Amino acid sequence: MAANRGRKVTILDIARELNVAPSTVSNALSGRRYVDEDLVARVKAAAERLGYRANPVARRLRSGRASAIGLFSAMPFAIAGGSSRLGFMMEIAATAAEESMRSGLSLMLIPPMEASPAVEDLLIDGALLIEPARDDPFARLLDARGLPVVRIGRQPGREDAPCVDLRSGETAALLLHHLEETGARRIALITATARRASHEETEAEYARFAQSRAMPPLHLRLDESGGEALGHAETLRLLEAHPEVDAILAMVDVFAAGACRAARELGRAIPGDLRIATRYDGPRSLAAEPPLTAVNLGLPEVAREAVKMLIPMIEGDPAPARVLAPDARLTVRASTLA
Amino acid sequence: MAANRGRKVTILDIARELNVAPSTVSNALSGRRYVDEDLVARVKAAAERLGYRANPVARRLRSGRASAIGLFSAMPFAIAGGSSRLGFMMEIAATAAEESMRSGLSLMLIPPMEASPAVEDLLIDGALLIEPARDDPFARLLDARGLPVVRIGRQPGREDAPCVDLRSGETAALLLHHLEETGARRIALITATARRASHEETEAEYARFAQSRAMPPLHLRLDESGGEALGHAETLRLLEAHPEVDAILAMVDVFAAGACRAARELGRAIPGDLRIATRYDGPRSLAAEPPLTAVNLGLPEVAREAVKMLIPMIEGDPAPARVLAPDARLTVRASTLA
DNA sequence: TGGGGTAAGAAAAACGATTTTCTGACCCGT
DNA sequence: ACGGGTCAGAAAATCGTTTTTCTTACCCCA
Repeated sequence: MAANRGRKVTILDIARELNVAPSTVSNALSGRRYVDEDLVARVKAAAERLGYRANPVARRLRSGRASAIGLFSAMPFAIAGGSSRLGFMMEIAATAAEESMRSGLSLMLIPPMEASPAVEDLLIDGALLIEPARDDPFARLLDARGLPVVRIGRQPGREDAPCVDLRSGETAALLLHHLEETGARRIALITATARRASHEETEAEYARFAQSRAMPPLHLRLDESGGEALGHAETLRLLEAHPEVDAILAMVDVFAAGACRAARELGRAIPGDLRIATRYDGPRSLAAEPPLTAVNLGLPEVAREAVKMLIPMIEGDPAPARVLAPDARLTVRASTLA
Repeated sequence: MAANRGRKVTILDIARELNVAPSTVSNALSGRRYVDEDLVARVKAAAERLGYRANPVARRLRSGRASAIGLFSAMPFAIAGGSSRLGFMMEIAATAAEESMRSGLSLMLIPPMEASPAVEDLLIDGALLIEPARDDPFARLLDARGLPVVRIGRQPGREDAPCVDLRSGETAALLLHHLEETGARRIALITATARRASHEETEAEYARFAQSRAMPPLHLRLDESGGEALGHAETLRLLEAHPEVDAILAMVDVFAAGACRAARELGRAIPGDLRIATRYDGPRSLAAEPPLTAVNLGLPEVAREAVKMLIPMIEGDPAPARVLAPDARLTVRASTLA
């Protein structure tokens, strides 16, 4: 009904229509204060008749709350976007959206883009930040805005900040031991140049592992945005320079996929001559040829914990804490399985 | 700086501090009107000093724009959630988020939940609705609110509404012909009880196909929320009652996965005795045993088109239209590949 | 009968910006 | 020197609710 010509119908229109005060209309509709039930009925009828729709922006003006949180991926575009789209961020997004909605918050997806959005103007009360690097720009912007942030994965240099610790050192140990158990003696490591906790911790764990076995370390750091092509090219060089390498642990799934391709081209049998494993067990590791041994990081649970941690922070409770991700579980696939 | 005790710093605080009008502060900060550059500098300095952060809610009050759109999945919880999390919705979400951000809009993820959120109070200017069923509740709520909506996949009964047509009839034809070419003579169809265009169109196409080949149709409709378990159970019954079936087209990936399991248990060789194919080529079809032949629906492109269609509608241009999804491409895998 | 209490609604004050309108100063040309 | 035009800033209106603070009427009991 109500061909409200142009202008939107507001609470004032209803008030005028019924000759009552706007506040009464508000109370009648929200039920926050007692209003004569007869009047309530008339207000509701008028609202219906005029086609009234509450303006959610105006409604939030007083509380100052956006009732939304942002999910930021700190990864460079080529990783989080492109073919790894369905990965990390989206797995977290699905659960985080669900969990936050349970508390009446919506989840905004802030994908990593060349031109990042105006963080200043985002309608959010808090943020989840995925695997921030030491100098992460989103982290800086969010902190500058004074927004509560829960990091998914520690941020190097911000050990104080609330986060869900992904325990990447332990994940790395899990993978290294598995490779060793399947017969690997010379394991090469590929991490990324970006200084994320997962890479730093893995590198440290690898160094420890190599030292204790007197295994000469062989470590490559690649730019994440290079994607599979870079992983492929660098693995070719690596295997030519070091034919003795019999296993590769590539922390980024696209690097691992590239490594597989390189190995095949060089005629190295997987897993016979060369074992390959990666960290995140996403679509990418499943689709690789052969499918990759990887780690189930329990991301849904991680996402849920992160949201649970963020909510009190939004309410104002200064609850800076740290939660540990659940135990990572290995998913063994053809890339290491004899 | 500025241990602003309690209260938030507003534009008024800056105005008082400098003895200027609030409007001048606003103009100085936004640059919308010329302000003496010396004064601009002083305003900015004061803003910095006091720790001023513009309130994004207040800012949007005048325009009435939330600058966000919602992505709604109409599927029941057990499908879109659970193990198919990384599926359809998330693949669309990734691209839609990117594309909308390009136009200054954020994307809100509205996951399908038992208790759907208060659509009324969502801070969005428009919505993308994934595969709505004939009587979809989200569709009704969104329409009631008068929000512009672009459907991803036609909505039965709402042929007039703007949408990206997923052309499920053609997808079905693609799959049926493929099954036939690989030797299938008795193809059974499993769709869902929910009345989505994809199911209705597939059923129609299947009927046509069966008729033209004089193949007795064998068609099951299962409740989507039954998940893999239901697909498994019903396939067991189907194969026992109709041992002559040599191919199954299951429209929902979890049903297909369940069908695979059932076939294996009955000792039917895939694809030797029984071919199985599904529609959406997501993680689920890749992870099935054996990996499933499926269709690449070009979802990123679909998502991009949907957002492009929604934006003018939000601006007020009444541009109800229909766009066709790109040609679907078959991805043949072990489940049908001899 | 008068005073305290309650109840339902009106009125006004937020909420924090943006946008429109107003004002006084200054400049210019005739 | 006077009318008209800029200009930069002040003042006020606006966005649409919610919340707080009045009113006024009425009830009840001492």
